[in-house]
Amino acid sequence: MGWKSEHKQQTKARILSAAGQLFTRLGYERVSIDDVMAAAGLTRGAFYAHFGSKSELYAEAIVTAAIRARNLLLEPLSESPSVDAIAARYLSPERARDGDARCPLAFLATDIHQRDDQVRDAYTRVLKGFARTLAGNTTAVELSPQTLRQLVLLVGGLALARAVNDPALSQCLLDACRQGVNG
Amino acid sequence: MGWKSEHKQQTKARILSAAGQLFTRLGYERVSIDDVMAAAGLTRGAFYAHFGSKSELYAEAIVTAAIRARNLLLEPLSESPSVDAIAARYLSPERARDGDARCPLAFLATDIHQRDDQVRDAYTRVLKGFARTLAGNTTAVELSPQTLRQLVLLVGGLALARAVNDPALSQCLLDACRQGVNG
DNA sequence: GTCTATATGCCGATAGAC
DNA sequence: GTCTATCGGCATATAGAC
Repeated sequence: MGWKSEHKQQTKARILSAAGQLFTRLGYERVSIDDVMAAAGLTRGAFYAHFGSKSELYAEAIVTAAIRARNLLLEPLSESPSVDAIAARYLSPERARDGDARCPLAFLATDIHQRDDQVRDAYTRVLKGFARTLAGNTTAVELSPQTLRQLVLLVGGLALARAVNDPALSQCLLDACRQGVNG
Repeated sequence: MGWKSEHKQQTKARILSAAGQLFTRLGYERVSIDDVMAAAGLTRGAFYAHFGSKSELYAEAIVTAAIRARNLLLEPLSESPSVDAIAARYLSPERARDGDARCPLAFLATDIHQRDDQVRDAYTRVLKGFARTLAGNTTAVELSPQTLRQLVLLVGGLALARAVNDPALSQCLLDACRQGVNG
């Protein structure tokens, strides 16, 4: 079973990529399995050959979207980027509007509590990973209060800047949070 | 039209109260008009005598829930409470779990971007009101960066603490944000 | 204004042909 | 593995009796 299973993995990856972007942009309920499969160039019937349920897809898609967002975020930065450098990119105005590199941590934050443990576990793991990136990938097990505050200023700040219907306030929120991470 | 219209207003208030609590706890999509009307002791058919659509109900319910949460939050505090005092109550562990006084600003933050302008306007207005409370109800028109950071630490911190599936991390987030507001 | 009944549409999941 | 077709359920919104 050489190519066959490899081709299946590629198909699954295509579904996950489409799902990651759709879910991050629109949330769980506004995206149907039809939407995801159509975006992946397939039809609904093929879905259950790869995933057991929509919720299972969601959990995996969050991880996929987070990896993608993380790569796009850190790509132009140094190998051990400062929190300032991360914040400057993470809190840029394009991200609050519907930029290309949407962060599922910020855009799905309040959606997670409504889902099952599988989804919540995935989100929690990804959030911890981002916190460790902010902490400079130290080997320390504990996350410092300062790192957690920076995490909240980034993720929470981006989420609120996106929610708000007032561009000026949105910009002020991003600026204030960026400044707070630096200080 | 003395009592009649007054009785209608009371009925509408009962619907809004039920909707505010249900929406804040479960989000827009997981609450049906049936659920709201049943919680208000009515049936579905009566709904459209009071509201034009589910979205219109949502916008008004956010304001209702915010007023209720605000009253419960500030009730035992002094007339001009410090941000520290507000934060200590706002970021208490019961709120991150499903306490009684749920804050729609935190619990619905990422839900808002998917709705129409009516809803987003309501959310934005309520968020600005909370920011002004943090600023001590000054007459200043502008919100300072520090106030906005405190706002993000409170609302964003509570949202993330609720999302996460790890009680220890949840507690650390609340503590770190409370400490950050004070400092 | 409130009720019951219904029109209409969408979604998740399954069955069976190829 | 992927397709088409369909089951069963639930949602918003409307119509008409009282």
